Amino acid sequence: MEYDSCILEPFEHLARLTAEERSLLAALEENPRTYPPDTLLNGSGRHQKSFFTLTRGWACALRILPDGQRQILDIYLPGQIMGLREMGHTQPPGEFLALTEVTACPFPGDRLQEVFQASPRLGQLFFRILAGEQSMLIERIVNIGRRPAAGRLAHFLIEMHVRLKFRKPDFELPLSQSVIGDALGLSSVHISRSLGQLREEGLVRMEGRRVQILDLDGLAGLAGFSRDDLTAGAL
Amino acid sequence: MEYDSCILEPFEHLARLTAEERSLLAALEENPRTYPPDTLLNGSGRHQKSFFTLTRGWACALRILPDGQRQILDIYLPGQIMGLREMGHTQPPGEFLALTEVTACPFPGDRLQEVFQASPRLGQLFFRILAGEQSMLIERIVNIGRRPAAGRLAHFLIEMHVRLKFRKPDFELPLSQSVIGDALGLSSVHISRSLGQLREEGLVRMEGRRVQILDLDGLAGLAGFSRDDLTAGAL
DNA sequence: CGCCATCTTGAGGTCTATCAATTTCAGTGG
DNA sequence: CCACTGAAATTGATAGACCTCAAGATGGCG
Repeated sequence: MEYDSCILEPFEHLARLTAEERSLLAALEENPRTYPPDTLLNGSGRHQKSFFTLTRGWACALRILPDGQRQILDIYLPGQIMGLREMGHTQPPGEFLALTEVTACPFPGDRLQEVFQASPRLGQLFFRILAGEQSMLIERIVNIGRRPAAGRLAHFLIEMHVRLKFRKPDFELPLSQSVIGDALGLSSVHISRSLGQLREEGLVRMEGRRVQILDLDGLAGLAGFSRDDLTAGAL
Repeated sequence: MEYDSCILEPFEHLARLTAEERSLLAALEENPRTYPPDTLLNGSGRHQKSFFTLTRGWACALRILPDGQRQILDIYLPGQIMGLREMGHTQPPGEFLALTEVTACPFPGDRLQEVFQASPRLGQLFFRILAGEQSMLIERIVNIGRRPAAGRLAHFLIEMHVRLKFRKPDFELPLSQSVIGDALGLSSVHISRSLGQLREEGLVRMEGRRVQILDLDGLAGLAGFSRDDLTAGAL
């Protein structure tokens, strides 16, 4: 269980950091806590708005509608900061749910302000990271708004594949079909059917929670973009 | 036709600006151009990535899928900056479409970098503005993912009403039903039917492109949030 | 007055949700 | 080692939401 500074990774990916910048960022993950799967993360009890850096496991932001439906807004992987978009907003804090066992480090919003003060350049990097997240949200809107179920799934699988850095054609996807459905605006039953369809067409293979991509181009075609778009759009 | 510094407004709304900060921002809208309705805005011909400040009229960001479908990603009102999320990204620039006749000021991405350098505090404000936009995108994902057509429309009308600052219960909405459909992931035909439904239920009245909200609470109920959520979530 | 885009309305078909029954599978205790 | 359990996944049947196609109605504008 290494709690190595995951948070640095996305920043290092954008620019070379000074020692001071690193320690500023590292300070954000000095309070690791472990949460079991299916837990709502709220900042150490008090109702004050709280942010989290995620250092291990999968989590998501979600919204629950009055009629009980869920919409998952965002899926977080280690290294991401949860709550960035609430900076300087008085709105009710978003809800975060641990999808697996998770290690996350809560910190108060003021801390971010301090970082911004101390290092304007880090502020710029935060801006770019937020902009990157926004691009992902845009993709998700296109996906949910204009693609049929199979296409949505194809797009979702590819997005996950890309976000996991193309490691290998197969990867662990610790998400129930119900969670995937709530992320894509579909019912869990229909996820099952659509996955079956992708399997029949020989595009993916799934055993348990492992996904194996057999035909990336086929998936991309279903999702409605070319292989070029893939390499361009990293996290 | 006053091209008054619309861009300052959202910033002034967040913090008191110094004279220097104002002139930095104002420099972003020193190159006004007029575009007729239905024009694609691309930065003065060259393929270089370009941003725009919008000073008059309505515009949107959109994506066109390989099969010809459109998804409108964002609707811009005067004072907004178009393209913020592309900062520091190498992706293909987004497409912007003038929905009415429009006055917009293109400027190169480097200019933003300069602003960030010159005033870290402005950088923070940009960050908060981007965070606010992200909140709107989140709402849109919930809307498209989990609400039936009538609810989506209700939500959309309320969002517009709020963004137009609650001026009056009626306002100008210079959008064709086809545009609304492409923003909500619905067909234009279904927009027509759903609007008819809202009318029959006495929630709104529409003549031409004027919208009159007759029952805000009723609309909010359909959209699935309470009146409280309304006052909280401003632009 | 006539033209064109936009909106409306109808009919039929497709996609997805819902409900419910069954199967799978990992975890648990006998 | 095997039966028991509960969550998750699969499968079938039906209903509902939305789309598409196509034919009128409406309304601004030349």
